[in-house]
Amino acid sequence: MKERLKKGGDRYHHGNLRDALVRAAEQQIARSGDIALPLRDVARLVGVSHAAAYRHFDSKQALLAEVAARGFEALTVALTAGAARGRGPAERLVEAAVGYVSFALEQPGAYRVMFHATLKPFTRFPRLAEASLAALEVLRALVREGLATKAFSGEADAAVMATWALVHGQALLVLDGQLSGPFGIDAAQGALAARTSMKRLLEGLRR
Amino acid sequence: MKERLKKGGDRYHHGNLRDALVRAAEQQIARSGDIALPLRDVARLVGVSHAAAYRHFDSKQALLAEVAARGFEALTVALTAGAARGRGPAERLVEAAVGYVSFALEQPGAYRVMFHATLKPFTRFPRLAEASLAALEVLRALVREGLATKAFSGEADAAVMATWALVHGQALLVLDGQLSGPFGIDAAQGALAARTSMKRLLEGLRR
DNA sequence: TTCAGATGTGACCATTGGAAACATGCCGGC
DNA sequence: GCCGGCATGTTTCCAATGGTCACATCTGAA
Repeated sequence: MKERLKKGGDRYHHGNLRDALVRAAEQQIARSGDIALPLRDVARLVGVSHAAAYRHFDSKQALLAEVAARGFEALTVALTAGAARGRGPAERLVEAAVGYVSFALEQPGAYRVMFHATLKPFTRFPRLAEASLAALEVLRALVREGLATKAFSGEADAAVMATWALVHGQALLVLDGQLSGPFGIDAAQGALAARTSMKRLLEGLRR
Repeated sequence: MKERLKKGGDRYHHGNLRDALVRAAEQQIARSGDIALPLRDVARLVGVSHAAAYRHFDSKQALLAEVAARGFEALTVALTAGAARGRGPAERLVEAAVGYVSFALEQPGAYRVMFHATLKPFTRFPRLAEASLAALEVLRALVREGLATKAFSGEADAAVMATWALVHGQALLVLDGQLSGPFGIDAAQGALAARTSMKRLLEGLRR
């Protein structure tokens, strides 16, 4: 007998606290633009005492690791969906790049946590490590596809790195507002700018 | 009568506390890889009570802003020095990119602070804003030079953004150890990888 | 020499992450 | 049906942190 939350409203047991905490944390970070969120605020948002969180996570870091892991899983989906929009290896890579940056701008809280240094070494969070590699693998596959069909040339690893660096950098510069002053690029135009940049890089990868 | 620190060793007045705090903070962040350094630790490193820091900085953020501002100034120097190593506009831009990533890897503490979201809006730290724009201006000038001499083509802003995104992303991925597992790239090879990536992007910018 | 301003100290405060002891409610075995 | 164990949540507590304040110490200029 689950799912009878409608009635009481204030129940002693939340029912789905782990999930609720992860989502609240993500939203808080998206708002503040900073990892340093008080765990107590997250708990309060969910309507629970801060100590309750420790029934579901060993530490605040573990909660953040969960946010990050889900983020990488969503990123994998976004990359795949993006690639599916493109026709031909080159266009598929470009659209995946656009999907990447769009994801970062749509879920900034998750994206910041995903690449936050304090969550390394990944070894402490196996699910996070796995999710991270899975996302990277999508990019790798797209590059391999391009190389196999002679759409690009050169070394695979180098192409993957260049692509990843470009989209990662573009996403973070937009997220941090670094491009809003000098270039007038905010979150709305970020993905568009990424397409332009990625097309240029792709020209270089072709030969 | 300054500069007589040799004698007493433990003096009530430090003599150059502001500067010492900035440098200690940078080193601590470089070690931990995280902005969240206890101000007390920094003060202890310098041999001073934590409250003393507030004689020189309004807040911990203001101290970090100073670290960041100095970082951007050093980055400007690194970019200029890098560009000077290149012959011709294209090579100059590549070498500036290498200089950029090298700087980030050599001064990781400063680099992390420089792009940390909590220091925005820049408006609160005018010196930081100015230093940041000065560094960007070096990149802009290099791109303009390339366009003027027909070494590259296309729109200037787009080329600057793509370049900046590439080096920023490459620097952060290496710093965060994201490339060490999948690609075996650590700080030592980071700049080399940046050269490879930048050359590829440049091929795309040429046409 | 003196004293006013600059610089450093120790005591204090509210907030934070985390641990511990206690409270509550859900579920399966009788 | 009921009852006891286990998961989940609360209250209370602690040490560390950023920050403030009153007080101590030093420095240099009048």
